[in-house]
Amino acid sequence: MNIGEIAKRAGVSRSTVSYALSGKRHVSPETKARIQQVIDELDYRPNAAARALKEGRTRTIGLVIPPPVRRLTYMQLEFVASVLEAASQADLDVLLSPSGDTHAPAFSRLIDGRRVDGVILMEIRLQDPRVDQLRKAGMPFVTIGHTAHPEGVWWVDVDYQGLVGRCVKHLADLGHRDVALINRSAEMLADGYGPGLRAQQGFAQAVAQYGLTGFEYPCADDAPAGDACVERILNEHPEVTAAVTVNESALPGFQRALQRAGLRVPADFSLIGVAAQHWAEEFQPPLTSADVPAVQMGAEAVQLLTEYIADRAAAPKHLLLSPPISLRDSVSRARTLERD
Amino acid sequence: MNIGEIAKRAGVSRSTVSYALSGKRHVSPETKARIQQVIDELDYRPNAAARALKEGRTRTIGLVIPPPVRRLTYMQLEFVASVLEAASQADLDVLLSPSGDTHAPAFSRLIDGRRVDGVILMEIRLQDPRVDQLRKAGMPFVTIGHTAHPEGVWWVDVDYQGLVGRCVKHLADLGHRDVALINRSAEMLADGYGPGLRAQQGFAQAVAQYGLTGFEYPCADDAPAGDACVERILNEHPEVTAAVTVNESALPGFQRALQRAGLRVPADFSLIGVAAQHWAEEFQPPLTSADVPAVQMGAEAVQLLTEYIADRAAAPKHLLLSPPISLRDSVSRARTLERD
DNA sequence: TTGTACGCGTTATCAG
DNA sequence: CTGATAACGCGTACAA
Repeated sequence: MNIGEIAKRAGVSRSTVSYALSGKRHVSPETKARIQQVIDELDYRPNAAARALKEGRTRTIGLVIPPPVRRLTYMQLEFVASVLEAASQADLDVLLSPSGDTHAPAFSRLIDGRRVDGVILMEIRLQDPRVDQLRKAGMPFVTIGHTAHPEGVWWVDVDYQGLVGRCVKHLADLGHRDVALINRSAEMLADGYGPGLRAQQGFAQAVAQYGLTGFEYPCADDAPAGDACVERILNEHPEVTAAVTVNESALPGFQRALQRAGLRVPADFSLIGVAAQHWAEEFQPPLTSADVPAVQMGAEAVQLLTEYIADRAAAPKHLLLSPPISLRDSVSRARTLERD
Repeated sequence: MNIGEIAKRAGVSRSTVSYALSGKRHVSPETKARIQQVIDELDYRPNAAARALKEGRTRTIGLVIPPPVRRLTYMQLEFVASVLEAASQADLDVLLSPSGDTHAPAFSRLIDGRRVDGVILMEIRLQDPRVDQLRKAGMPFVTIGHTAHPEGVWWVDVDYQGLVGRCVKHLADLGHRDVALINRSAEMLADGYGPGLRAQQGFAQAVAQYGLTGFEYPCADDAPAGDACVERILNEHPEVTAAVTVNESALPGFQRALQRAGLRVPADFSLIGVAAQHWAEEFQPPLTSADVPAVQMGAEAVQLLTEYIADRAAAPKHLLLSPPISLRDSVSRARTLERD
């Protein structure tokens, strides 16, 4: 079912059909109606490939997600969902592409084959070769997270450094002196994963600023790792009375380990962090946390990318989100009595 | 960077470049090498739209996921991941499209705009309008789950009916007399969601066959619902000693509710079900369950779709998977003593 | 309102 | 047997 067929049946030329659809030139109401009727009858829709070829754009954006997908955190899943939602609203399709060494061909297809008009890149590293590849290919892109040199790049990020700092401050205000940071995995940190490294910095700075003693614990993104991590903290530093976590996927594990150790939250141990609202509310007791606005981030990323695609010469825009800390029930004053 | 540019720089014609790349005709090694050199230099890749237009296929498949995406179960997430993986291996791209009323335009674009060569449809209903739309458009598709009339349709599914039956049998063998089925949500069942309805049937049949008393409980896909559901079971039917669950997302809630009620698994209450391996192993104690082979399903779905696309006249194939029940630690003999 | 050139890769056909 | 020419797929937009 192509435009020629529609034109023939409506008794007009192909260009008239095209104009009737796009509205870029006036077409008499009668012919327009006749055309529309034929179109409805045959369920005609312009061939995406032909249109893309002519217009030079695909009306599709690429979303590059971290591998392996099945370890996507809830936050990331929410983000993917909101990108899908926002793209759909803007009549854009989304080509989902896993990143990673084994998927390099897929990434190159996306970029060099011009299958998409722009790309949203998740889980960026401080040094990221994909950024260079995208730049070189002249493909518009927005990164989630920012590289070590974010100038000239469009990005959206969460201010992990500031948020972790505020979490530490909150604990300090409540009298905690020995606190732990439960970070993302050691591998990710070694790999130059921004949020992890910035959480590290924010923690170190705040601990120093408020005169606390801080211990950092990297932790893999799953419940068993969270369990083991809390176990280690309690063993190695029993003086720790509170922890800041940026690892939402490990939360169920914390719960188990604390429970097993007979520690109640928050009476015996306070927990605060950065997490998707869902996880924070699911935790028992509900977790005091800065709720990462994943849904907003997805929408903003699509918005930024759309702007960039529309005007490639536009000045890069950034967005550093710093959601407020929602006070729930997982933090209390330190057990000062027991320490005197 | 188009093929003409490459041809010019290599001093040959466009067709020679094309033949050198596709290998559909012999090209002398020297010219081939020269062409390859220019290509490498400029990172040339054929424009996907032009190729799609000419070849009549996009080398892209559509994956239609259930909305809202953020409620994707772990099983579904695993499935998406494996589709991505399998497609990537077959040099296919994946266009992710949310289904649902608000996303109808996106679905139509996919189908009528011929943006994809074929579609994988997740979370199919017994009566599903999308299946009709795909059929009418002549678009190859594979469904995950099967409709009430699955003849002539390509599909991959898990034998929920048989699996639930086997779970019940296992409980019956261990002396349980009063058992519950924790199903998916009432809305999904009302909507004609196949797995839920087939679980229902399998449960009813098996309960009758083994002379047990069965109670069915629909339950939304999240932890709080699971918590509430167990609460209800214990209240309304304290005689129940075991439950079969097909609702993995509610598992964490079961755990909480059972714990709160002071019931230990499996000593006081047995739990068995159908779930992703990940959830089964994460449960405490590890859940005896039929592990849904989501990864295999994704690979099979892509394989089937590829076959279908390659030969549209081929006889439809189906795959009804029936994974074995993995014995873990959540089931024990019924507490017969207390009942006498 | 219509005719037509264009975007770009593929392949049938023709020339060497 | 190698290389070049040209038509084609389909929607868009300029010129007529």
